[in-house]
Amino acid sequence: MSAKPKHPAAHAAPGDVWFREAKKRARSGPQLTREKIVAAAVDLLDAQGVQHLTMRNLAERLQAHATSLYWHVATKDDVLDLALDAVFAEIDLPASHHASWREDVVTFMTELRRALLRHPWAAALANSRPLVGPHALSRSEFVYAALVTAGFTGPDLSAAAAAITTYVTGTASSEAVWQQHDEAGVRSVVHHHLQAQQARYPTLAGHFPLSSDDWTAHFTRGMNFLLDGLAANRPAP
Amino acid sequence: MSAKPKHPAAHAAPGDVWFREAKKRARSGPQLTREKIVAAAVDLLDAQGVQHLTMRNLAERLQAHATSLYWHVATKDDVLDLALDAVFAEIDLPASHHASWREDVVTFMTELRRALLRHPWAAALANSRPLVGPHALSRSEFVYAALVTAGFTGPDLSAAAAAITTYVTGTASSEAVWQQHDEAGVRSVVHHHLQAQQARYPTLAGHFPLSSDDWTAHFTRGMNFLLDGLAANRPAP
DNA sequence: ACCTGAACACCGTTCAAGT
DNA sequence: ACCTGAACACCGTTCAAGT
Repeated sequence: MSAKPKHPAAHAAPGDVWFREAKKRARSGPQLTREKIVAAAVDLLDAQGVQHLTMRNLAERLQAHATSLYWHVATKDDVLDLALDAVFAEIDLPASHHASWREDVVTFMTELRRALLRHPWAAALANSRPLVGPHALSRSEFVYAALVTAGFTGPDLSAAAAAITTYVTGTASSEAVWQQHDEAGVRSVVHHHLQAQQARYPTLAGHFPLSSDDWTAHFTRGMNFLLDGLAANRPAP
Repeated sequence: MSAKPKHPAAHAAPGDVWFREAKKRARSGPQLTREKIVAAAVDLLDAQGVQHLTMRNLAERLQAHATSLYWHVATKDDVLDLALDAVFAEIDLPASHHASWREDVVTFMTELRRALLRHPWAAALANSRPLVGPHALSRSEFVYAALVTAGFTGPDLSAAAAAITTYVTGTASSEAVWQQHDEAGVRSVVHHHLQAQQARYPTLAGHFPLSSDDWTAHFTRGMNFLLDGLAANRPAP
């Protein structure tokens, strides 16, 4: 790929090989780092999905051997945790807060959703492990701050924060899953099944959405239901 | 294990072997069925978790060979889909509806949560695939019916149903995950991290719940936030 | 300190062969 | 119709050995 010959010192004067090698080593550092591994993992997950993230595939992308990764991470699960936190790092939040707590929460939810959908593997992962990486925590900080200024404290505060995060990760996961599984095909199969079994599904047969082409509007509706509920339960100041 | 000898017909009179064998075959049918496989999968998942569900382990539980399972299911993913729908089958809902739509929805959410927590592997699975098995659909029918009597239609109806289901699967998944990962230990590590980095996490440091020993109360709070929001958005009759 | 190579104990799935 | 056996192309991880 690069123009680097296999034996770079083949025609060098005797003696200076050592000097050059030493400088190169010192300047370039290790060729594998945790950061490079995580970046490669995110790329691989984006391109091929979670089933193709194997230590061997990941190593190949980094022109290294699978076993070398274990110097930098303890397990494959570590890689997944780090990759997920890297997605949280992409969430772009304003440095200062709005006057309106609700606007802040909307910003958080919208940005979290956007980041998760950029990486369709991420939402399902977010639902299946504690979100306690540094970037996940710093985004949590933002929501907690907004909710505290809204007046929430104690168990109400954490229930509100959990409901907000869960709503976003859950809907993003659904959306990603449907989109990865031939949404139109599955919907039409389900639709026909429901029509054929109207006795079992009297309501669903009439109301199951045959196409959900506007996932964003769907997300926003549910978000507003939740936010209206939070607003109604906001303690008086 | 059983007292059955290896050669059951060894001392039988000549001729009657055939008769007995034929009757046995006809009476007992195939020793592997989809139902048996699914039941064994649920048992295995309950006992050992999702990482130990392999086709070989599953077959062993059924005293069969891994490759035999493929006569009854196409892939391991099929097994997971079937096992998850079996969990939905456990959800016990009243045959008729309450006068109050809200009470119906609470019943649904509570029962869904209970079923998911009985099988700690189930909630994460529910978040990562379309819930279109027959039992999942019949439980959906119940919520849709309650929401339709509440007055919801069209996009609001499906957004409300999705928010309800997502809230339950998401919170159940969190709960199961925390409980599987040494909750107290992780919480205390996170707590110390937050204390040490108060500058980065000014709000979280003061409000991160150090113990969440009442998950049910936590669930109920969030549920009421959502239901209050739905009530507020219910169209006038 | 960091990387490699060989090895262990597994995987899901296919397919020809048996009954 | 249903089950077995052998086989393929993989896995995550450990650990002694190299540099």
